[in-house]
Parts: sequence; structure tokens; C-alpha cells
Amino acid sequence: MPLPGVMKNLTLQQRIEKVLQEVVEKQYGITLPMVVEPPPKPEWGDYSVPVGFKLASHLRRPPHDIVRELAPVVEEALADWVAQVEPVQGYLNLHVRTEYLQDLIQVTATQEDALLPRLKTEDRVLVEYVSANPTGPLNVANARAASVGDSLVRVLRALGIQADSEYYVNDGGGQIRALEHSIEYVLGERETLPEDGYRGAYLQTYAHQVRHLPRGKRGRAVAQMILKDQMKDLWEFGVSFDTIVHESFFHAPDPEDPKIGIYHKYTQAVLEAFDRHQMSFVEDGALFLKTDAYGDEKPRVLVRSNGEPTYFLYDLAYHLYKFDRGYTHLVNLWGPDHLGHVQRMKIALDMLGEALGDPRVRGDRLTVLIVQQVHLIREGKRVAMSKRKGEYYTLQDLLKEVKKDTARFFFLLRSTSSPLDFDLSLAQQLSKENPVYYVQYVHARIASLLSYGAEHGLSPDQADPRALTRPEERQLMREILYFPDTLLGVARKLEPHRIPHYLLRLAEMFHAYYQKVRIVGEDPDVSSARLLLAQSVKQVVAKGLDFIGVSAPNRM
RNA sequence: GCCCCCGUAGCUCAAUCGGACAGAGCAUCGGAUUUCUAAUCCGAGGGUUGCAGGUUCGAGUCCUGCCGGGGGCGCCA
Repeated sequence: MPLPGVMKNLTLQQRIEKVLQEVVEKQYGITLPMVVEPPPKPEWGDYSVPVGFKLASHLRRPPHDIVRELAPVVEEALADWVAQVEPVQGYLNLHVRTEYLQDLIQVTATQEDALLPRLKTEDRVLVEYVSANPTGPLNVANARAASVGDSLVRVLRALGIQADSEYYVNDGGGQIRALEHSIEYVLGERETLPEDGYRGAYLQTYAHQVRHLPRGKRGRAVAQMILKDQMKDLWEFGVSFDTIVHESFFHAPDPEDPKIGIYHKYTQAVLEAFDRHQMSFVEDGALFLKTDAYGDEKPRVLVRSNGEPTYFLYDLAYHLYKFDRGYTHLVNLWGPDHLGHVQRMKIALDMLGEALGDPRVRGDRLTVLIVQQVHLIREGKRVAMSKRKGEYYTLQDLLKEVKKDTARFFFLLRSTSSPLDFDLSLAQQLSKENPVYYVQYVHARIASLLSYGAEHGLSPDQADPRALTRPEERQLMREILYFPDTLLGVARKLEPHRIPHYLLRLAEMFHAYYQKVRIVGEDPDVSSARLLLAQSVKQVVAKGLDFIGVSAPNRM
């Protein structure tokens, strides 16, 4: 999903992009998007731009000629930040001034959000996630979605994008009815559990609390209790929502009088718009939407022949409601079982926008992230779970075994679209193999280091970063330079797993540095400069962990 | 049968908008500790990116076909 916007505070990478674009425009009269990225090998520079290849076909000249010609011009244009520009093959390899990196870590160490780029934009993003049925406790897949969604919102906000989180409660008629029947079964008022009924020990507790209520009222009452408990679990997991929207909101205006044909205004608006533009039709007593005319395999049912609207209709009303509140980009986190719904949803939104004459309502403004399954592994074996029998491993079960920090870190270790193996045995280990502790340990180590330095009268506050001259130090400073670029990548691609990966690389570098180089040593100038570097690593680690909802301990 | 997602080292996975010689961790083997926190570090081996074509200066990444795994194909959500 594109998140366009005018940049206010730019990262160095973005500044380089901008300057290069201007140089190329001035030199050749060609406007090209620039690709600026770290080269595969550090020796080749800090940023690299394959601009020669891009221009070669336009100019009908060999790539190397072009970059050789461009190098001195670019070097001058970027002189404030870049020491050297090297033409290699079709690339321009940029070597950032070490003084720039030194200044950068000084700022990072002292100012909380100095590194964060600010995207100045009118866009408003709504991230909808978890959205579990109010029929049982949250499971580990929900927990994964919670980790992903919450981190995305945190990062987007930190970058200056207006982002809100929302939870959609699927309290549709069918679910509540099934819950109602399951309660009756648990209370012994019903012989058999219906086909779509819910099982599981948890239902006992809830059922007994509502046994005094008249039949027909218990399902909704239990659903409310379950929702409340879900929110409590999520709260303990460090996740909360700005808004909660119920599917029942889109039903009849008066829930006591669910007459057919009297829906909520959004539902009504959807139906009327489609009807007005002949996008819907009646067949066998049911109302269909002609999604097939827009690329879907077949028409989809909006209202069943028994008069009851489908989930699909309410979902369209819900998404109209999202757009109507002024959101310009919608991000939905769905489970793999909803994969087939993505296309039809986008098609239907396009149709809806057309029918309403509302340019805000568009399929391409919806991005669906499929959050893949979680497989629990214990002692190298998969933990068996049977949803049919009602045995499943809940978020609460997980938090009894594993700390919140560990769980949240593990859930973001893989890209959202890949299935995740959650190794419970590994998650409980206190060693390097456990990546959470590996990263947190850097933070604790530096905290201890800083107080040790203070005992020796050393403070990073008056340090001169020019004393940082070792290659390991430059490498660390350079990695810090990449932090904001990483965050931009998270926002642009909606891939929060980049944060733990970045933190692991930074942690590895720091541990190696610490092992090799004495930080509090004989020379006070060098020592305090190294403490400054350590402090800026600490800041970045703390910030990065905060984005993924993991604490940064001072002692371990 | 049709549609969608995924196939990368023995295992689990990275790889930024299509960029350079595809990188980590685990596992395996060998080393480092009178410490500023060893919850750490250093080193070694390991690859035809499922297969075959195509587009491109350049493909793990895009297109076509095939093989293998998963999910969907309901007037359930």
C-alpha cells in the first residue's frame, strides 16, 4: 500500500534520493525514481545507487560512462554529508562522512526521537486486527495478529501518520444463536450440541453466570462477557484498541425489532446504491451482487432467500463506515481462511464507490494482510490441537508459560505472510539462542556500563564523538544510521518483522564490539566517547523494543 | 476441476522499489572467561533459490508452463 506524503524530517537516505533526482534532472532532463540502499558489502560504501543502469537505456550510453560523469557532480551536491562518491559498474557508491555519523550518534544519545523521520501527510490509516468471534478465548493466532497490528500502529504513529486501531466484533445473528444453544446444552437444557455449537471448558463458567437469564438473552450476555475477557487478555499482552465496532451495529436500528428491510443506515446505503445502479439482482428469492461483472468468479449473495443479510453485506456496510469516518487507507489483518475473500471485497468496494459516486470508497485503498498460522513446538514436536474437540491453546495458556516480552518478540520474528513455528522450549531458555534476551541483554549491559563509567567520573554528556575512530565503531554508527530507514520500510511495506531483525543485527554488533574493545579504559576522552556510542545504541534498542511492545530492562 | 498463498543451506527463516559474489540463527566441530554483566565472543564446513522457458544491462524477486505443500471454492463467519 502506498503511503504517500510530503516529507518533513528526512532521513539521510531520503535526502540523498532527493538530491540525486535533482542532479539527474538538471544534467539530463530525465525524472527517475532513485533507489538508494545499503550495498551488499560494507567496504563498498554506506549507500549505493544503481543510477547508471537506469539511465543507460534513456541516454543510449554505457552505465559506467554515466556514473563516471555523474560522480563528481553528485559528490559536490552531497558534500555536506558524503565524503566520497565512487563510480563502480553502473553504481554510485557513497561513503558517508564519518563526522556525520559521529554527530548522528551524539544526537541519538541525547534526544529521544531525533532519529525518527516525520512524514507530513493528510492520510489517515485504520488498522483493524484480531477481530475474533466473541464465542471463546483468544488463541495464539489472535495473539500473533495482535502483535503485528499493534506494532504497525505504533510505527505509523511514530512516523507522523495518523493511525488508529480497531477491533470488529463478529456478533452476527448466527454466532450468537450458536452460542445461545451451546449454553443451553452446557446447562443441561438441551439434549445435543448443535453442529455449529461451541465446546470447551471455558463455556461452563460463563453459562452458569447467565443461567438466571431468560432463554434468548444469554448468548448476547455471554458474548459481552467473553469480549470483556478478550480485551483484558489483550491489555495484559500490551495491546489495546482505539475503537471497537460491533457487527450488530449494522443490523436493524432497533435490535428488538429486526424487521426485514430495516437495517442500519450504512447497510441501507449499500443496498440502495447497488439497487440504483442495477448492480444487484434477485434470484431464487435471494439478493445477489454482480461481482462477476467486475472480475469475480460468480455473483455473491447479499441477502439470503430467508431474508437474512450475509456477513458480506454487513462487512461492506462496515467498510463504508470506515471510509465515512475519514480514513483514507484501510489495513485489515485477516486469517488464512479469509484469503479467498480479499479479491471479492476489493471488487465490491470498487463497485460501491462507483454506485455511491464516492471517490473515497475504493478497493485499492484496502490492504489485507494475511496473518499466517502459528504452530506451537515443544521439545521439537508440534503441539497437537483440535478445534473440533474444543481443545485449544489460548493466549492465556501461552502467557502462563512464556513472558509477554518473549511472546511478542517471537511473533514478529517471521514475516506476517509466513507460517510461524513458535518454539516453546526455546522461548523458555535464558541464553543466546533466545533472541529476546540477546537483544534485551544489550540494553542491560549498556545500562550497567554507564553506571560503571559514572563511578569512574565518566559521562557521555561531555563526550567528543570525534574520538571514535575504530572500524568497529564506524560500523555501529552506520547501523544506527539505518534505523530510520528500517522504520520507513516497516511502514511502506507493512512489515513489522524488520524491527526484530534489525535489532538482532545491532545487538550482534554491539556484543562483538564490547568483547573486543575496552570501553571504560585508560584514556578518559576515548572512554567517554565510547560511552556516548553505547548510550546511543541503548536508545535505539529501547526505541526498537518499544515499537514491538517489548520492555528494555536495565538489569537482567 | 478452478482460484489464492508458499517452495531459498540438514532444520527454522532473511534478502528494502528488479540491483553487485543469495545472508543469519539452530544443529555439528574447534577455541576464548584473574571481566566494564559469559544471558557474551572468535573460527570452520555447508547452496544449480522446486523444475523448464521468457522479459531485462541485471531475476530468489516480474511473466508462462509443470512438479510438490497449504488454504479456499456455502444463501457459514
